[in-house]
Amino acid sequence: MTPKQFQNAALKWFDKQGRKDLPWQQDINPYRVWVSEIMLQQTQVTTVIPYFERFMQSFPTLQSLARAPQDKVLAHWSGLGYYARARNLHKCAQTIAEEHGGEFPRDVEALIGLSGIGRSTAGAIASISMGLRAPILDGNVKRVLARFHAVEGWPGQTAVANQLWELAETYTPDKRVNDYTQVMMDLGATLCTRSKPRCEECPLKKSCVAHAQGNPQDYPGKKPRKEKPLRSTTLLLLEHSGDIYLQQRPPSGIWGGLWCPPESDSAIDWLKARRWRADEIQTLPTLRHTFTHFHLDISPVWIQLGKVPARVAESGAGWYKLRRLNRPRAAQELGLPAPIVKLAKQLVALQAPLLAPTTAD
DNA sequence: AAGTCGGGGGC
DNA sequence: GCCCCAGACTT
Repeated sequence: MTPKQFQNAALKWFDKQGRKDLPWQQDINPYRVWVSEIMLQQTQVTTVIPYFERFMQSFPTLQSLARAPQDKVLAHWSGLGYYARARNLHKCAQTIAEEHGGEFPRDVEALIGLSGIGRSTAGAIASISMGLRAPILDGNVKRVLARFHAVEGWPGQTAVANQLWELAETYTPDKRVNDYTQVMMDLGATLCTRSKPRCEECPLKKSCVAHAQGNPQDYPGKKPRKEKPLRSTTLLLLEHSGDIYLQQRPPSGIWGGLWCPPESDSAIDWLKARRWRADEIQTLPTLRHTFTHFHLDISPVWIQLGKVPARVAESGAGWYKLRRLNRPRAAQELGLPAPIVKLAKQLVALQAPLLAPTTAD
């Protein structure tokens, strides 16, 4: 099958079966495509949709995003994960506003030079929103191409990735690159799925090597497994008359820039250092949260405070209504990590009888 | 080349 | 439970 035949078969299928109603496929422009591509990195479509809608409501243009405080941008990302994406997104918006006259550069290499935009995302922006001939190689395309040519090995290996990029480059057409890019992702997402691929419906099955072999599920090769180490931490849930104390985490690292209860090995020492007195200290059941590369056992300690001197907040910290954290949109308002939201829910349920009922809330 | 960065969906 | 997802960045 020549590249031309490959493209024609794929595009024909796109006209009949391709997805055309996703939110970022409406009112297409570089800004909307860019935001969607960043959100979609390592994140499934159904998860992204509500985030994308809210984000566009609040930041309808690149200029509005560039002018927004980082806190507000992070709050809109809360629950999506990989928060460096949000920080890079914000930084990128400011770079474009200040150094590119507010317009996306119409050039793949220049796009790659921007924060958070790599080779694949640059290709997606350039092809979908600008019509430039540029290949992409996301998880979907990797799977389709690896199966079509029975490319052995795990795409995390440089040699394998290079082969796949070469193929992606070969098949990318001069015309209708926007539809082509979209259809490659559609095929990977709807037919050429990781498990139970629907090969019979695929427009490429006649020349697909893995299909001929009868083992499409063996491609692409799997990532070599590694045991996840276990880490543990203690979170201090400091409560004072219905308020809980939260600190903003450092800008990089786990949950960078998000709000979280203080972390400390010793609640006693932490309180001593601030001369805060606890009325009651209670250890709560440990909960496990698993990240990509390690397990985290979180031991929450519930500390009811007596008098807090002037209720002073250090910089980058503050008191928040515990009940507020239990509201549906709390994470989006404050910028909280998902497990903290879960913890807060448990806490409110557990301590509800002890908290003074409020009339206004 | 390997490690760092989340959270959720599917099985 | 495990694996993966419209990956990029740092070490």
